[in-house]
Amino acid sequence: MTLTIDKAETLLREHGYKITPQRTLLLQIMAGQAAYLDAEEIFQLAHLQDASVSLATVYRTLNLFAELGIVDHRYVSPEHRREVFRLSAGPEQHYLTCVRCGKRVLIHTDLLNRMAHELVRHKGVMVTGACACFTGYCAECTETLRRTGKL
Amino acid sequence: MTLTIDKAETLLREHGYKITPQRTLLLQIMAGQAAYLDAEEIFQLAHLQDASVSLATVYRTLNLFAELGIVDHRYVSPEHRREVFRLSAGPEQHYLTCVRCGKRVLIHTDLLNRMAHELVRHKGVMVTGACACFTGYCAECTETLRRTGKL
DNA sequence: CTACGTGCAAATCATTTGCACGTAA
DNA sequence: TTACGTGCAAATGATTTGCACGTAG
Repeated sequence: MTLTIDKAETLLREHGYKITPQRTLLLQIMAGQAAYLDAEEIFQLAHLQDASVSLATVYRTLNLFAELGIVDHRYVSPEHRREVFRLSAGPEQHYLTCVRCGKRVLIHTDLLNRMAHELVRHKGVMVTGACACFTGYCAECTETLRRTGKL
Repeated sequence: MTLTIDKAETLLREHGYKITPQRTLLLQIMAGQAAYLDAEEIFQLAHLQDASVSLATVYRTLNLFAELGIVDHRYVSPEHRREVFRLSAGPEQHYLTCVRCGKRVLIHTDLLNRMAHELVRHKGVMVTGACACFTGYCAECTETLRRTGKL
């Protein structure tokens, strides 16, 4: 289950950070969103509530949250242009970007967790975070290609 | 097995691209390297052979090679700062970056392939490329933490 | 009160691009 | 010959940072 706002604010206090309106606002925004959002998207949402919030603060706050484990941060698209964030410990999400239609397909699976476990067993390492991005064809495009004999 | 220089040059010709000294040089450099290298590293190696090669050409050439399938390109570190390249179809390689000592551990495994196959079966999609980066503790740091009771 | 947080604008860093010149075919 | 490739320097785009002001505790 996902982190609560209270839990997150406690974490901030425990580490000697202040609770500011900006930090609370970002927590509220993240709590209302299951999906990964990039800094710009989060900035836009924040801007709706409080036009004075700056993009720099959004970046600083997200980085702080990531350090404290309040948010997960990853790259989900193959271009790896923008980093994305969400409250920690939601269900695993990966994306496949379709090279034919450009669609981004959400993939729910615990495959990456299983992969991490295998690494632990075989290599003696400890995996604390992982990120995977897939490129390929979405189900519809795969079907179309198959039907038209292009596959 | 890895692409040969001849095969790569044939691909270039087939697509109407010219064989230039710069393109040949980059192919030679990539052929002598099993590991993923970033554009800057490739540029440095190229510079040793021919001081006139520019970084812009390295980028343009690597992007062209990627388009033609001559090279694989991915991000291997969790910071996703720089893209890395190698000749296509070498054995799968992933990296785990140790958050304690900073070491980058090479991981040989076909787990990502298996993951891709499961996705194909369960979702009807087609996976043509994948990228995974792991964060965690390397074997030594895991051992140390375990010994000192910090884990 | 004062150390920490913020907004703003400028800096950074990987990568891309416009342009005039060079060269493979 | 001539369209394509290159080097150079400037542009881009995401993210970070220096600084002076503002505010949580």
